[in-house]
Amino acid sequence: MLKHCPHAACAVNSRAFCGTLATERRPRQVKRLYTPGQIIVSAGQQEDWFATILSGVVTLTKTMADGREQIVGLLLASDFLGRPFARANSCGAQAATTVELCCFDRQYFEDLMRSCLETRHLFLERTLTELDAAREWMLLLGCKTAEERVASLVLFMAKRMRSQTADRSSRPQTLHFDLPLSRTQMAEYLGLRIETVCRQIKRLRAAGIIETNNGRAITVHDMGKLERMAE
Amino acid sequence: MLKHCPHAACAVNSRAFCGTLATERRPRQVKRLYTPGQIIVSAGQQEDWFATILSGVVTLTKTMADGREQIVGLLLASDFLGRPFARANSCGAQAATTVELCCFDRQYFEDLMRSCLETRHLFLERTLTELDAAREWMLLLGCKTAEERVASLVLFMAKRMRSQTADRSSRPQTLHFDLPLSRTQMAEYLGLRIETVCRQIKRLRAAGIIETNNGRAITVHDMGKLERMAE
DNA sequence: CGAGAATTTGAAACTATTCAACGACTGTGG
DNA sequence: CCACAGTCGTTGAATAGTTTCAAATTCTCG
Repeated sequence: MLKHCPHAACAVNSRAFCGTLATERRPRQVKRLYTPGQIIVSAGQQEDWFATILSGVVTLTKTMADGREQIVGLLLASDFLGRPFARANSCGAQAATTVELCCFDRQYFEDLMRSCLETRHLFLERTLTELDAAREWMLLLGCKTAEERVASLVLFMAKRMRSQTADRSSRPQTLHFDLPLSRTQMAEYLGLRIETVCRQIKRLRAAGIIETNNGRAITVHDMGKLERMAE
Repeated sequence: MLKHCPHAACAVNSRAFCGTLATERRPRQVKRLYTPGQIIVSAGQQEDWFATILSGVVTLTKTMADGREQIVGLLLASDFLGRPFARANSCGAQAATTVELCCFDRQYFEDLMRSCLETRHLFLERTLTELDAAREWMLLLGCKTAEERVASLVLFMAKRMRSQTADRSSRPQTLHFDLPLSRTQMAEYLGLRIETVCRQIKRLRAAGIIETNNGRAITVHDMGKLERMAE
């Protein structure tokens, strides 16, 4: 089924574009490493490459003229970074954690999109998924209270972590992991101020739903309650 | 160029999918008419058809369990309505004005997407455009003040109307048109309450930027100032 | 003209922000 | 090893902006 399109399978998992592609069909493919906080691409620029996230978390950010910032998307392992068929990126990308990228040539990928049905369909599916995610977040930003927003974000991350890490040793209701975002970044994602995020985390802790240690480590004790708080 | 894909040109304009398609290649294509407020599709359902908007404005809405609503997108003439390759719609669609739809068979369109490069590419481009729009709105919902939000929406609509109507007789700085959304819908789109929208419109009127008559008619006197207020 | 809906306005209440300060953790240099 | 600076996270108090509640006004349409 995939014989015409080796991109469709990948070293990260079956959802990614790069990976198993034979080297002779993958000109200028390179791995890149970014440290937390490092800018990967700036808004308004056009890069000559796209990438698959191999590991780490990337934030997509929009910035207003006076400096206000909004994180409009999170890219995790196996996600696609870049904007094919456009003059410029509509938002900037920054490494939230240590990030490992598998980069490939823009022209090559755009040609592949034209010639390979699977690649094209995979990319379309993903774009539709991202659109759904963006709209879901619009609901959060437009309707939810601070408490619901923070609960939603913690829940979102808990679910992502549960599906990625192998930490299923303990009870399924209890989950321990490191938040990939700083308080500032959480605030920028949730449309809140950092102090508000802190206070709501404190409330979740007081309610016995989570446990934190003034840092990024977090333990979720009651996914059910968390889900209810997130609405 | 388009000989394999008559969908790529359209009666509405060159951006739409339906229209010039010969009838024998367009099984079960029908026009449908909706009145303001009418539900077109409900969230969670799957329809057996897609459509192109021929005229009018459609709102895409997400609803929370307790009834809070957020408009997550606006569909205008020549826009595409539907979600190919998915089990269910992720949001509901409702007619904001009188809406005229050109509906075509789901299976047929999905097959066309597989077989016709132009259709597929057109659809991908549009999905990417919608994603950009959704993220732009996330910036509004997450960062902007009530004043900036209302200014942004009026500006957005003024630009859309300018490109669609033939009202270029008067000075380019002055623009008169009907808002396609009620105050309630504007509030749902902006993540505000209806009273807040009213008060901000009042302020725009007091600042001499717009003129309104307690209804949907609006005159924009100073696009420049409006743009500055929207940031 | 009159009924009902949509819009506008006012005042009080509340949520989240702002401003300010403190505590915890990290890495550097003495 | 400890003192120090710097960053990040937490907490408190006052403030501002938006919401909520209530009511008046305007518009629409039969």
